[in-house]
Amino acid sequence: MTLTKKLKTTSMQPERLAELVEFRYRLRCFLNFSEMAAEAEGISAQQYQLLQVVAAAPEERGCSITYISERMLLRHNSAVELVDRAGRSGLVRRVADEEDHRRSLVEVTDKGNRLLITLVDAHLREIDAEGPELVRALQKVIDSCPTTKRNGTR
Amino acid sequence: MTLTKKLKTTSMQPERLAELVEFRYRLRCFLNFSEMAAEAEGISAQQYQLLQVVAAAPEERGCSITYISERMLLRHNSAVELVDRAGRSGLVRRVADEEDHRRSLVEVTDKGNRLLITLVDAHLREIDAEGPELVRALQKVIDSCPTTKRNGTR
DNA sequence: GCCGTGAATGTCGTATAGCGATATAATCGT
DNA sequence: ACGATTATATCGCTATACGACATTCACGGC
Repeated sequence: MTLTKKLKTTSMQPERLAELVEFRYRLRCFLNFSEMAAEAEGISAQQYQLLQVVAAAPEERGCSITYISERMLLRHNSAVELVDRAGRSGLVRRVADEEDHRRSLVEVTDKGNRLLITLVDAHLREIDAEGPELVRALQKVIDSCPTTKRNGTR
Repeated sequence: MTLTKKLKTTSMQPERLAELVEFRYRLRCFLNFSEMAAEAEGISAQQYQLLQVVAAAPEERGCSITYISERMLLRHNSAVELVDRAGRSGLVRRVADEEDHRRSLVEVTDKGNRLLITLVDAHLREIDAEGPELVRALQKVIDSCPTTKRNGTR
């Protein structure tokens, strides 16, 4: 047995690792599906996410670049560029915010809305099919975590 | 009410969308944590995934490039490049497969193993903390999918 | 009402990672 | 022995995120 394997078996619980790997694999499969589904409609996965975020943004405040960057965990300039690209593809459009001239609000176009509907539908079907396995894999990881908290709440 | 909004409310169920968005946001947070945790140890998220996959590979067959590309859903050449970079960072090493001279097997180095242990631990703690919310968000999407299958299994 | 501070967006150059196309080497079946 | 297939590697390209910087605007103290 090599030194590496000895370290592996002594310092790390192989089952925890296996559970994590399984979870990440399922996650990857889902993200891969999302990527493929989006590209089948001619857009990137990020653009699909953008459509989701903009369409689901709170009605009253409107959807600003900053809001997008927060919800997508991007730097604001990356959000700007994402909106630029999505705008060039006709998925969204910028409109000036009348109340705050620093902000530019983002709206989903009809084309973007059509694509969004199609993709949301495809994702719902995928999650319906593969979601339970993903839940199971994640739950397995959670269950084997010996938290002090869980003793009290159960 | 604009045409866009009318389309939105008629063709798409806003609640489904909100559930999907919530799920993706939680997912994003987890992936972001993973990214940050890995980079705090000086490696990329993909390199951490690589360490996981290699360490969890079946003992007998060894860990080939093809195996890595399958488990990480990458093209084989991307796997080659990932292993190259990880090798340059001293996380893994290539060893020749004695039985099949086309294959080159990948092993985790001691350094890689140490980082892996640290990161697995960090991820377990994160999943322990945030996992339940992720499960809840995903379950919500699943539950609102009207599958024919679910009627029978419940 | 003016001005300084900070917020919101935009621009530009850079770095990275994945991919397609292509190349090379080794195995396998017949 | 050799054609087909498998496994890995190389190269050029592209897309996208980021840091650093720039610009425009809002707001509060005076």
